[in-house]
Amino acid sequence: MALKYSRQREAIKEFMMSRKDHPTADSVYMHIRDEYPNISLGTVYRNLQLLTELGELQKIRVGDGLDHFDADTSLHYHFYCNECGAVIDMNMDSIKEINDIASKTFDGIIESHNLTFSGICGKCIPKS
Amino acid sequence: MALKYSRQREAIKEFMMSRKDHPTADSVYMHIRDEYPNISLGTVYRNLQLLTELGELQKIRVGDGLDHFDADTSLHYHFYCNECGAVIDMNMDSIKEINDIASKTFDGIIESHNLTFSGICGKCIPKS
DNA sequence: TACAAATCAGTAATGATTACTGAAATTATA
DNA sequence: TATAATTTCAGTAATCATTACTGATTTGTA
Repeated sequence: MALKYSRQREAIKEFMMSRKDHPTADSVYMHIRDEYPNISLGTVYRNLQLLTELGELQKIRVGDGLDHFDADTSLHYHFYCNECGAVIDMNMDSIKEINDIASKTFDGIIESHNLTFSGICGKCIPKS
Repeated sequence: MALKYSRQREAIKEFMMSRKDHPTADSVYMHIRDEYPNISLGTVYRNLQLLTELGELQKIRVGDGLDHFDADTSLHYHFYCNECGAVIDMNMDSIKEINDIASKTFDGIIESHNLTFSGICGKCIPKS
């Protein structure tokens, strides 16, 4: 039942920590294959899921139907580019009090919130 | 190229307008079958998509991996119950200025934002 | 070193959604 | 009103992301 070390998991973790672009499972798979050509896509999915449960990663859903992952597990917001699909970190302060504000007009327990922006990113503006 | 009337689309539209629980395509399909036993799931998907493009519906993604639809196309927020999966409207005011606030620290064009809360809804608190 | 348990690679299965096809319904026109 | 043109439909097959399964390999421990 105990957690055992695995090179693959370690490689996935290191890759994720080196990234700020919130890769999907498939994107991780493509990159990890440089180092581990035989790694299986299932292994990537399983370890991303495991690392998320361990609190080392955060699963991010920005509305494109794909699961993105982020090694920065602090509360922060994201931007999704409708043009190129990039997921970018927002620098604005997170609004911690918003859960309390929302609670006042809601019958239930609010545990968390997710705020995602979308539009056109800086790189795509010239093209559009 | 012109849009033609269809009973099925009209039925889907009316069903959606009678609902406040943000049904998924499958849920719409199940209900519409009472009236149209032969309707196809593909027809439901196609018309939900079409009605969304026409601006009569709004597609909502609350992070459960399913597409929910809402006949209330105004800007408002939703709550997702981690216990029963219900998607519930929030009564709080929408923060229109938040796009401007976010724009100040972001290089790109922010067109919209999506704010979703999650936790345990009123009906599920007694059980938990 | 040897055993038990976790992890793996490879592959099959799942579930939501989309695409395809020939038939039926709707609209425009004669 | 009949006909032709075009959209929409039902039914089904295909796609895509993700998850589950299986027998072989790794890892931790005695």
